[in-house]
Amino acid sequence: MDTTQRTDQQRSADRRRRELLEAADRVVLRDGPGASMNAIAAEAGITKPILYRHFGDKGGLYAALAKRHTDALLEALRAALDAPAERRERVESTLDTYLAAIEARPQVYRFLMHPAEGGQPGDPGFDVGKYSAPVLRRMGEELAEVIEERVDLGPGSQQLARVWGHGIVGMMHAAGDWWLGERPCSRAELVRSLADLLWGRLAAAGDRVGGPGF
Amino acid sequence: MDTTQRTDQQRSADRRRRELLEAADRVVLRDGPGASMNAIAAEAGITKPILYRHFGDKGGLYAALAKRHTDALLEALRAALDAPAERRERVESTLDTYLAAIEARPQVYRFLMHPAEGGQPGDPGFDVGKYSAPVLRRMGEELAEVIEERVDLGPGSQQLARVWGHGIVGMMHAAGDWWLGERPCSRAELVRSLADLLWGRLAAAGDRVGGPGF
DNA sequence: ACACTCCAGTTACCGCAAGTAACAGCTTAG
DNA sequence: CTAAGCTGTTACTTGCGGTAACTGGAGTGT
Repeated sequence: MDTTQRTDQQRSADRRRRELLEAADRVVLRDGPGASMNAIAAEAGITKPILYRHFGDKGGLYAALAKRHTDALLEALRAALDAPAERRERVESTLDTYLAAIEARPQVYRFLMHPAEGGQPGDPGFDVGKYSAPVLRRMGEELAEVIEERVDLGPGSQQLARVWGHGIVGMMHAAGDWWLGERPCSRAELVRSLADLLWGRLAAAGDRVGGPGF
Repeated sequence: MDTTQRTDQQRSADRRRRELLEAADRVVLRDGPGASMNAIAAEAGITKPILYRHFGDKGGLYAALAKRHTDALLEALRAALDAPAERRERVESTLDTYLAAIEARPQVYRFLMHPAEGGQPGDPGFDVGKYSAPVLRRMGEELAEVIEERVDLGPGSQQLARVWGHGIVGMMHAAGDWWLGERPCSRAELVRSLADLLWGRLAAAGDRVGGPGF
């Protein structure tokens, strides 16, 4: 008896929560990450305290929002990562998936990674520093697991895989961030360049001779 | 006439500026990056408006502070990068320099990269998103220059070097960040692992057979 | 039918930090 | 002696995050 009631209530609460998140999403994507709680509440057609009842504080709202997008991204990445293909191909397709995602929805990306970018001066925006790191961490751990699971690294493989997981994710992230800002080349070229880096082309390349200053 | 006067004034203004930056540094390192302008002013023995006269706004103060540390770090990295040694050795020593720096002064590091970490909830902290990216960008560009200058990459070398510069910096940064948080291994091991990654060990490793689920 | 309890929702407020205006003293030039 | 031009102050505004306390309506027990 109470259970069904509670379920009903919880259902409606969950629906509400989803609506609120979607409203927040819209506002954040429109106004940039500096969107105020008031603005988000207004977009949802309600007022601040309700947001606080649902999400505790601004961090909670942000975390929920970030989780949505992060989960979606991670799912896409997992698909590319787990494909039954040669390793280089998997690596390239994972890189490409990530870059395609940030290319397709740069607003979302900037919100997740560089939250305080669109606001007016003095606009603190979300305390995203606390949440953007977890996004990258999750990706790094995930990648580490896949590496450890599928690549034979000999002794100490677990630690090595984790280092590599986080390192590769960071490489992808930083290169993608730079690329998104400057667009110096096509996505495919970027993917190839990064894969080449991971494939040891740096080690294989020769020293340059007769450079300037020598 | 006016010039000498101006020079004098500018000199004293510069000294003042440096004092203020040092005070800000102390406060930020003590109270975390959520330090308020009031607190910084108090530490410097003055009041807010003076800070604003010198730095315009909080972002200006932060930028100046970040520049100090970034310049110092970049100088150290340049030394390692320009050393007359084998490439692998240079890479390892650069990685180690960076990691040693963030290990020695994690507060500074966290301030530069994850500013909103130490504050109370609701404490907006510096809008560091706007400044931490430039730090990494500068490192990436710098590294790209060195790569382009010293490594023979064939056609398209300039773009490739830039991709790699930003990618490697991102790898270093993300791995360092994770490592600083969890300390899963010694610095030397981390350096070795990352260098191994850059040296193509990922490509060279064999597929793992008989993993779980297969 | 009536009181009682929930609960979404509201208004009105607090605290606090960024940033600014207006004023006060000191030093120096004319 | 006065007029700039400093550095420094106090006291304020604005705007955000967050909360307390009230309001109105939907279901429920008697």
